[in-house]
Amino acid sequence: MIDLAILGLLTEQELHGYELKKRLGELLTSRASISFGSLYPALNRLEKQGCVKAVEQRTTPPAVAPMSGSLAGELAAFKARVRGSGLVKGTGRSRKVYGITDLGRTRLHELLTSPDVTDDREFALRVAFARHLSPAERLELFERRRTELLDRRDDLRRRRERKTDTYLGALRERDADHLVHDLAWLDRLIKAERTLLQSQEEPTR
Amino acid sequence: MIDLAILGLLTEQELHGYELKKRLGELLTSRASISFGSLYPALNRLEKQGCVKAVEQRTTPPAVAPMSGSLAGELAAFKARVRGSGLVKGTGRSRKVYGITDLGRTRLHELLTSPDVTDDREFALRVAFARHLSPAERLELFERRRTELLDRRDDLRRRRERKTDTYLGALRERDADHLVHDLAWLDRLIKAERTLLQSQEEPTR
DNA sequence: GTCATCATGTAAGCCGTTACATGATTGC
DNA sequence: GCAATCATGTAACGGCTTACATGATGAC
Repeated sequence: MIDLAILGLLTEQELHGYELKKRLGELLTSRASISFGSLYPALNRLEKQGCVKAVEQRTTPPAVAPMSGSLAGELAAFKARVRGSGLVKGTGRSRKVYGITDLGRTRLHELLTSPDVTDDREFALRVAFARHLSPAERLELFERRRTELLDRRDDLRRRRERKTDTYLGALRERDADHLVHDLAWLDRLIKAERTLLQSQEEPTR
Repeated sequence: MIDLAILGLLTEQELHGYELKKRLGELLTSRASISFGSLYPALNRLEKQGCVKAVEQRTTPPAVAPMSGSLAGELAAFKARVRGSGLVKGTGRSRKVYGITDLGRTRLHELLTSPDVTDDREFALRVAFARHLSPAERLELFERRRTELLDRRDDLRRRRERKTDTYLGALRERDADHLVHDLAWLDRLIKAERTLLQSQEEPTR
């Protein structure tokens, strides 16, 4: 979970832990950000594994720098850049900027394509980083999810056949509704991916 | 979480651990049942707290006994009943049937009405056991949830204003859709509860 | 000079899981 | 007699949280 999120974000841009946490908060739904207490150990672990590495802080702005929201943040980042590498290598205590390695990219790809049954949150993360997959891989991801949702729908139907309490019934109704909409949403994604695949194949004829 | 589920189920009927686990599996969405490794310790803890107590196994069938699904299960239960209390108090190792206590009922009520922010799964459990609440308490539960969902919707809108990647965008679209439907569902529940409250008040005029 | 924010980390604990151990009963 | 199911538990571990500790920098 956390590895997927970290590697996904670092693929796009080098970041230090604190900033990473902010991005994580934006990425995940509604202030469900992860805590420092799990982020920093995870970063150290990933560094030991060789999936990420601490990079030199450049004096040049970090590539794209898409003016990421808060002005204050941008300003702080600029100033940090100015004081820059001297401090980092000097007194030691400052920000530690991480970048992804080739091994990390391989690992990310594994995490995105692993056929293991995943929970809803992990599926959401996979979709969030789906641009790092090929159309065919995305299609597989979506279709596996589709199968899973169909199973759940059948399961739910079986439950609803047995009579239940009013409120439990209302809950099941809501679940069924979510499932229907999720399936429709998935079907749209699948369709889009199929046309994308075809348009890729056609030019080679 | 687990306490809420256990106490909720035991309010309706005395059960032993193994059966409790099966019921839990039926209650929660799609085979997300909890494991024995957390169920049994939880039962022991609740017993120590005085929220549940091991009851004598009666030779009479346990009240309603709604022919709970599997024939095999029903048969086994019958036979267990026949050999009955002798074994339970004798060699010790057999089934341990738990019932809820007054303290347990109080605790359940606390768990159902506590104003602490709860996650989606706990909200679902609260709804599942909502029949143990008064109409006014249910209304409060639903309206607190409604506020929470409105917050999430605003949050989501703010996120969607900033341009995002296609797949992240699709994800947000899905989230927004779920929120809209959840809110409509909640509004139906709230409306139903309001009319129920009124119909309760009117006869006293 | 002190407060807020940025920044990194450790320690303790919670809540759950899987894997393991044990044993009774029943169907074949 | 042996496998399957019913039934209860313990031990180890996983992943995440909160609380705590530390320290730099910038704003006022």
